[in-house]
Amino acid sequence: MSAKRSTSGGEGAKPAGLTEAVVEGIQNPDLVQIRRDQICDAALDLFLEKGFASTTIRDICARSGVNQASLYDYVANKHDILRRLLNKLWFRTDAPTLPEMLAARPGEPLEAVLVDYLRQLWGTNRQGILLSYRAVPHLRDEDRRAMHAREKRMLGELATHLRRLAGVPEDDPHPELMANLVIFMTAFGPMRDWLNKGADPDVVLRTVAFSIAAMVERLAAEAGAAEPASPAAAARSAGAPSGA
Amino acid sequence: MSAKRSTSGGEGAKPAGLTEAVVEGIQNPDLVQIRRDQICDAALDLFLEKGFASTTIRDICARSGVNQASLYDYVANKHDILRRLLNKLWFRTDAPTLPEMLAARPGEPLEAVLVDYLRQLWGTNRQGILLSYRAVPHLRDEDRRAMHAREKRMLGELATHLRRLAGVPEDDPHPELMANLVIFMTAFGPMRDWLNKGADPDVVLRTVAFSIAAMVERLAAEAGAAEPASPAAAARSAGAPSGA
DNA sequence: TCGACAGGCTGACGGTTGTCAGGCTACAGA
DNA sequence: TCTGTAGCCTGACAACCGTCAGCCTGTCGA
Repeated sequence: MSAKRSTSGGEGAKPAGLTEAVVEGIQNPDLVQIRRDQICDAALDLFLEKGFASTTIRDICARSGVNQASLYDYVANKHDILRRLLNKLWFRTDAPTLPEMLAARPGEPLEAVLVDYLRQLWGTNRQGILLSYRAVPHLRDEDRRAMHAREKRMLGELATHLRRLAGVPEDDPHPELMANLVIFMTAFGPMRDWLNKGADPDVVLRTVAFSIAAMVERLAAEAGAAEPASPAAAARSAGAPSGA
Repeated sequence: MSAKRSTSGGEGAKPAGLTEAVVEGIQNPDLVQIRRDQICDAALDLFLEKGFASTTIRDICARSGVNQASLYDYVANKHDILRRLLNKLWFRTDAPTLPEMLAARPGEPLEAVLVDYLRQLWGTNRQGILLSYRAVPHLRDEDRRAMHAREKRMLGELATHLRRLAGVPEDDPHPELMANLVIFMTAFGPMRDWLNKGADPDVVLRTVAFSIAAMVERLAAEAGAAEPASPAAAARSAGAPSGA
């Protein structure tokens, strides 16, 4: 063929993920899938090990066994690899988000749902969590906006659930804040596991679920105790001595 | 002088921090200090903006106003800049750690101490927190070990406090786990503040203190309620349906 | 046996990186 | 005015980066 390898920034595949470049040149779709997986698997390990910027195409080729020139038959460039990884790991559609899981199991205790959610998340997607936190600074603006949009949407949904669970009024800002904190805490396991070495992973996960439930329960308790109830008020009445 | 610029990996200055390279060549110690601060200030902004690996010496020179060749009169290399930054921001001795603050204010409610701790930490050292989380993958093994050692020590001290506050027995592993979680949560403000845009920083901080206090209180409550009390037991009795 | 062709590979490109040798400037003391 | 010298800067280096044109190899139908 005349133009063996042609790359364009055309339409991506995923509905809500990052736009993957279209790379033409190899005909066999199965082969393309196999090689892309090879490349992405190797790249993921390396990105987490050395960071995105310090990982070179040569590193990825060495680990994946794909030739340096051939690599460009399967992915457009280094950023494209990162985008595909995030689409696979962070925009995954095969696992429910926390708000989705809460919506699907109404009435069940928060803690039980959390335990199942964390078991699924930490069991199958540790690397995705780490990547999503570490790779953001290296994304192109457009991609970063897409990730932030998804995060904001999920946060809003979770806040709605928490507001209902804690029974606080519509104008109380704490559910939003706490939703953010909860999502942050769901990254705890993968991000700090080197400090939990030797601990049973299931105990770690239950402790986080336990802690989140405790937070929400106390928010509910404060809301139930008449009007001046809020974390700020609680802190004040706890006797914080320092000035505002 | 014959050897105008000589660098050696000799003894560093800080007692417990990372070993800074000794760079000789400039005589005036005040000037050395001024230029080093210039360099480190510029580098910190850039490291947080673009990441360590993507920041070039030329970037740092452009922003700091220090000449590219002169820079090597004041710091040994790029890694040395990172080390000096971490010594200033993460191994700082001018501010108490959380366990130190708890030890200095015994009997005071956890939540009140947390509010003051977070106010000090998030008020003066946001960048230090971010840097310490993002820069670890780029550290030399020896430096990473030093950071991990400090983290482990602080974790142990905090776990002791939590164990006392919650009144759980010596062999219960939850205080260690929860100490790790608490330290993680003290990074929440700086790490997720783009999602709290518009929220009062003081409310954010109080909400985190409130949440941590709730966790510890519930741990205490479970411990007080006879023997089978533990987050794991609580989760089990909460009716988690999925298998172990 | 032979060509067509899909896919792999060699080797090289222009650009950027961290680093620094050695020349330059400005000023203090004689 | 001359000279020594502390600190600054020009210009360059070797190595490495992402990327790819164009050639090579192996396979398969005719």
